[in-house]
Amino acid sequence: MRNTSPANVRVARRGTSREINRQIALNLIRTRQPISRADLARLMDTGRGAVSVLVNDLIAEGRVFEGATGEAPRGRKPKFLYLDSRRRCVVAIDLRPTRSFLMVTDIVGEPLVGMTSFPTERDPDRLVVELAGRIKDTLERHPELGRCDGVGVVVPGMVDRTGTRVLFAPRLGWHDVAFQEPLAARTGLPVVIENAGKACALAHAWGVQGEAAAPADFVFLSVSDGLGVGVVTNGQLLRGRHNAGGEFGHIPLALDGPRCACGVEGCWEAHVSNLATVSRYLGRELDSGKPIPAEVAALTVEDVISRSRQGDALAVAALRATARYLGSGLAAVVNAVDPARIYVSGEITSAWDSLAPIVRAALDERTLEPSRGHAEIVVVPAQGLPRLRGAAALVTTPAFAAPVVA
Amino acid sequence: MRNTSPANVRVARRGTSREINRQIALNLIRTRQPISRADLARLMDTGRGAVSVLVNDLIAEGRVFEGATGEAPRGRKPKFLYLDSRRRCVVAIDLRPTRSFLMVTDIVGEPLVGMTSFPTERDPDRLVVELAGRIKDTLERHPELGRCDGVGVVVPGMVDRTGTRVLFAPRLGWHDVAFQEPLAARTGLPVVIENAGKACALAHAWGVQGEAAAPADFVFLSVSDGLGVGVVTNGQLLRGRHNAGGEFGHIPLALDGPRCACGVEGCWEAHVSNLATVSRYLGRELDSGKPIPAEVAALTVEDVISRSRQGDALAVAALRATARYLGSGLAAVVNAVDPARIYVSGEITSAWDSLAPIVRAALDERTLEPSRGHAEIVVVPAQGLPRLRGAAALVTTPAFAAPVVA
DNA sequence: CTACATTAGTTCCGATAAAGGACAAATTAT
DNA sequence: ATAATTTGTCCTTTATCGGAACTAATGTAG
Repeated sequence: MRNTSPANVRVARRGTSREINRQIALNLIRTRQPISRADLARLMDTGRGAVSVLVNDLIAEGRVFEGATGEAPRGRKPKFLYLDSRRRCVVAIDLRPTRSFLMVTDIVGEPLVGMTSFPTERDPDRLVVELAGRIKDTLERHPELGRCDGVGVVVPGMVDRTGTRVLFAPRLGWHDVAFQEPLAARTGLPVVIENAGKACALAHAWGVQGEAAAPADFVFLSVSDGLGVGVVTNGQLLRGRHNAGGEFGHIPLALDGPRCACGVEGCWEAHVSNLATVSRYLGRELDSGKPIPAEVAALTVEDVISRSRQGDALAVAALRATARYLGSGLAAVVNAVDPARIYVSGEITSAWDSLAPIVRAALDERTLEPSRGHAEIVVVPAQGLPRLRGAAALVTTPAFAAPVVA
Repeated sequence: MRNTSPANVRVARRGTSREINRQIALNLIRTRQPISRADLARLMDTGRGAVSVLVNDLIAEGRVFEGATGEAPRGRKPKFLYLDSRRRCVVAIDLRPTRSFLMVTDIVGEPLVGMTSFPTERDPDRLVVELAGRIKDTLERHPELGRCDGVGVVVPGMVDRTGTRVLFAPRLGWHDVAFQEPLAARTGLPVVIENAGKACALAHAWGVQGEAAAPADFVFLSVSDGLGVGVVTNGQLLRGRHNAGGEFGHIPLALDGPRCACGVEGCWEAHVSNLATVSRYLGRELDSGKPIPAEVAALTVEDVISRSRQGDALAVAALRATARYLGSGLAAVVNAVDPARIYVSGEITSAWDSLAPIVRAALDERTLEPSRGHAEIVVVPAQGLPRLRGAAALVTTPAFAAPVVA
């Protein structure tokens, strides 16, 4: 149930119905392609005539094209419709504390140019110059990509509601940094930046072709250098007043726990990040105040996982502890937002077969009755490149959004 | 930004634009009454002709009526429009663990028949019989109230998404109790039940005349026998998969804290409820497993507050501790949903002048940077009867909801 | 091989609603 | 009294949905 916003009303104009139905048709083509006009009409529960007009409109705009003729058991064969993603692309960038990633995708997030990676330049000004250069290089080296619709950047930190400034990214050492405008100016392209967890949640909320559609209430967890969390409720991303909503990474798990990059102690992130797991394996306490010891930096979670597979008892214990903390923190998330599903991504998911029961047990221990045991946990494998797809989704989804009315 | 729901599309029909604009007009009349057609047209940024048609429609339906002629400095005087709340009423019921409250309001939640209260019958079957009797009595004794649009009931517990069953109400000892249907059958009226915190949040999201409109992201806190929490994000109530979302009352504050009615230890609710404050004042530990000691039951928070005013050091300390816990728990809420405003209601607000700084300090201590210090705390006085108004809102708001499209 | 059934897509007309201009009604200032 | 101003209604124009009729393409029964 939605209220009409008394301050900022959006009256339905003469063309509003058309606009609504055009976006519905476009989204049905996006999610069900290939599809015929007749099938669209059935899905939309309206006449074929009305749909034809909408589709021809979309074709004229270059958003959809008519492709192969389909097969039918009887009667005239349908002409299939496809989303027109030809000669258009999107640049996706995943900024991480030590290493960053760049990929070019089509408008539904499918990779067109394979991922490249490079060490992260932590000075914002120099980073903008480097990124602009890499984007320009990649696009020039692949003229077949066509027009670039924009650049999506995910960052490990909070971004303001207008999407122009990085408010706080402790792991990058950034503090109210203007990032969107400089990069847009240097590249001449539209640039969208967003917190990594929120971007991943957004991508899942919009559904990826072939995969099962995401429910209206879910949580996305990105366990890597930090802990990115994105929350979707009522089918919409939870942003809050300053776009800092859903930041469950910094809820307290233990008041006397390890020191977090954000400054306080005992945050969930400080218990479950890759760095936390590696530190725990090495028997060192994580303290973000000091630089990361070389010994810790040299080892990755993947190393810990492979050692645990080889029977290293310390590695097994470190991973199990992380799993238990993951579940305890998730309990707070489940009580707070009551999600139907929890997506988990990150390097640690490669050991999920052995960790899942531990996470589940810790989760169920502290969840309230109605949702206990009901939140399905789904692993998002790293091969799917969820963060880069999230970055691409930042650019591509606005064109598919439902018009704002009432 | 909203997605079109690929599974359950709502195509714009011929009458959809009209429906949208009719609800906009109705809501503007609700929030700005009295108002002329010409002013409506200006607010909606459309022609007076279009508005006239909508308004005449609403008048014909009996939703709006044309009242007094207004004053204007020059030109023809406008005919004022009002929401038609004549000869219609709503029954609002606030179920609490020990005592319950009943009131009759008009369709915007204004009291028509003063509040009555009675001890709470905890057996659901007998309670339904008693409530139905009281509702019937009240409506028969006041024939001037006219038609009753329905009964809204707020409960201290979780209600399922369909609004028919109380899933879990620890303080009532209820456990998956069918409540809506029996009461509807006995009264012959539409019945809506909802968690008290959610209902209060809903009422505020819809705005009360005269008061400042609520922001799109806010939290409502009802501190009484338990701790009711309602969360609104993007202007919509956070419900989650099982309508158990926003239940921050049971996030852990300390793993070894007092025992909560929900069964686990250290919940926020167990630190800040009225019972917790009274127990703390008496130096007893709260343990929900046992019945409430007579000594505790005899004393109310109001008593503790008045004793603190008289200089009772123990009372002051007990209240200050509650305030500090309130702030600590709020920090988790603020990090999770980043609200622009926090409404606080409950008996303890009568001592807010001295407690506010303590709450604020504890809150700011653990909130993340972008939202730190930015969440405004607003007290909702008990005289405003927020829970009963919430109950009334359950019945009245659906008629004002924006049509679902896309 | 032909007629018919079936399905896809197009075209056209009627109904409905917003957009906007013309106009009458009501009122105040000059 | 006259002009100016504002409200509210009416009517025409334009855009959209809804549905029927029509054309196109294809398979199947006789």
